[in-house]
Amino acid sequence: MDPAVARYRIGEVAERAGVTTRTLRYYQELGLLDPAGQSPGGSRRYSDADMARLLRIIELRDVMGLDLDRIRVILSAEDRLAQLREEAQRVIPDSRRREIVREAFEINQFMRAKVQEKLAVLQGFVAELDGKASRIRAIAEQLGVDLEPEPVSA
Amino acid sequence: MDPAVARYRIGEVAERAGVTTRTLRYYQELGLLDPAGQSPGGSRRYSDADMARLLRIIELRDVMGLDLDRIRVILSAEDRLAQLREEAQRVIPDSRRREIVREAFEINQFMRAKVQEKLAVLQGFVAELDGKASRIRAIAEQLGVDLEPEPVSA
DNA sequence: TTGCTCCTCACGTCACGTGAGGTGGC
DNA sequence: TTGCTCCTCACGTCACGTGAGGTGGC
Repeated sequence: MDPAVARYRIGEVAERAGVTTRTLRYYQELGLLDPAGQSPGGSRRYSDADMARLLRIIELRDVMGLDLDRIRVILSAEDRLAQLREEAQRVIPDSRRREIVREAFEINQFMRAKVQEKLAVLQGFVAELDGKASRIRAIAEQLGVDLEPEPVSA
Repeated sequence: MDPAVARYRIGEVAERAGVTTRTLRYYQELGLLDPAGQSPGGSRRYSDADMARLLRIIELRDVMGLDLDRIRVILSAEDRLAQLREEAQRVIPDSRRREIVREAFEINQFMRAKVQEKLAVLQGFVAELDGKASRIRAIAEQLGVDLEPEPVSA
């Protein structure tokens, strides 16, 4: 239940995330994702927090199309913000806190703009595909071809 | 005005599409995009049809996240369908025509499903980002930080 | 003890990036 | 003739893929 307990083996984590073990070892090599622990024999053990971080990396990679270096920057900004929330460290000077918050906000706005852009492109894409589909159906009818039952309304 | 006239130089095409000339030469090497002509001196000349094809390749690459081999398959299916529309070649037997139409429809449905998936993920992403943004704003207010004017409602 | 999973090299691949060194066209 | 753009190698890079050969854990 503790998200910091290192309980998962690399193969299990890889399968759940839809990547290979090679990818996990590569992310560790880059310092993007260090497994929380290891077995006595030296094999990697991942925690729930590691799993969540991996899914975040994959999301940023696949959905946002970012390279691993940019992902590293975003993750470390998020890490710093998360630390701010765990109020414990009042040691941080206010000027630094303000900087962290501003950075987090900037990244957030940047990402939102990019996602909106992608959404617009994809919506255009759907419309284009639907137009094509109906043209294909017209040709199919002429040829007497029976296509799939009906268009699935999503 | 003829879309088949080879009038653009590689640098012009690259800039308009937002890629490098290296990318264009690479696509030619793969047989994905052959320039319609060349200058007497041997430099590449691209037509409007080439330009459209390039934009299509980039769209499939960036928006759909497909590799160049899958893109080749999709483009050749689209090429075959376009040929069907130029009714000229009645030489093609009806069985072949039916096959082409079915293939085009299958690709269309596959792509539509993938795009819908991506749309759903991106919409979730926007919601997530907005949630984060409001949490960041709360912290900013506590710290007396002045962030950007206001959230842009899209 | 037998599988299955894990480990570390290390070379291969895809989609280009990035010069080096040289030629073409308004 | 002078820039600017184009050309062809060819090696480099990023994000892994894919064995080779060996060790660990229920």
